[in-house]
Amino acid sequence: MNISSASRQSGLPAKTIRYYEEIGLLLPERKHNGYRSYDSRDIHRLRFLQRARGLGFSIKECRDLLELYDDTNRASADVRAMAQQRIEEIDTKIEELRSLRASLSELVSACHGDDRPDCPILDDLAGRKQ
Amino acid sequence: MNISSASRQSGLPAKTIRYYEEIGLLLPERKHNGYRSYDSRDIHRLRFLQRARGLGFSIKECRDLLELYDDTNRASADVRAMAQQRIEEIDTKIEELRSLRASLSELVSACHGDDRPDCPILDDLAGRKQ
DNA sequence: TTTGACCTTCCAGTTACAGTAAGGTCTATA
DNA sequence: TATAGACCTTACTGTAACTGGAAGGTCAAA
Repeated sequence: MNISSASRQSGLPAKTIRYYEEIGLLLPERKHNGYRSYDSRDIHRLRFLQRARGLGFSIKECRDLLELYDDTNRASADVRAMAQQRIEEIDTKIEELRSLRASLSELVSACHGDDRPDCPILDDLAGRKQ
Repeated sequence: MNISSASRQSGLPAKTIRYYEEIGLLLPERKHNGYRSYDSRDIHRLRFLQRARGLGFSIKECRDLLELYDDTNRASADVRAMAQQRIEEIDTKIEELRSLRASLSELVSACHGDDRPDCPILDDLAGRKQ
């Protein structure tokens, strides 16, 4: 299977697939003409990567997950711990965004938003007292 | 004022301050010895940048905001619109993270998390049916 | 005078790709 | 058989917003 088929089947752009190969996440065979050739195992790995990346795991984490995936003796606790950690990172990020949103929202409601030149948002950004 | 004082007063690393200069966000004077010299106007701009970046505005947006800040004839509606847009982006991002979290949370609760090798999280990532 | 804290510029590295160029290969049709 | 067009290859550059490090100049105090 050529790279464009692999792309369709995995949902990853061909560019991304080549990149994943370059950084050693998979090693597809080559045909006589130099074209990459993907088998069903490769497609599985690519789908795996597509999903894991979609869930926000970094490339490094994906590498670790693939290693666990390849290791038939792994403990499921290891994987669970990584997922749990991701959840905590997400919670932190959500909290940061909420707080950010609150600040911006406050600024927006203080702003009359017309064509007068005075602007409480810029004033606040400049650190002036109100 | 030297760059290290400017750093302390603005809360930005010296490296970042030099970078902001390189991309044209401010142009401090130079002393006879080549050292950068920051006046209170520079410090204002740096604080402005520190806050705006902290609120998640991109460098490009910061550049626009600074332009509006410098323009005494601007309409406050312009600034308000930018802040409003930022809020919408934040809302979208929060929603994405929530959905992500839900998926991960589901996976974690399906996982027994002991030292057995079978792992529903990896199974799901690999796209197997349950 | 020398030490150590500053300062300078320049270059490379980071993350996870995307864009583009130059050129080889395959397949179907005229 | 020629050729058009779709597909493939590598290699290089660019992205955002910095961060780290090397090599070397400057300054103030002991």
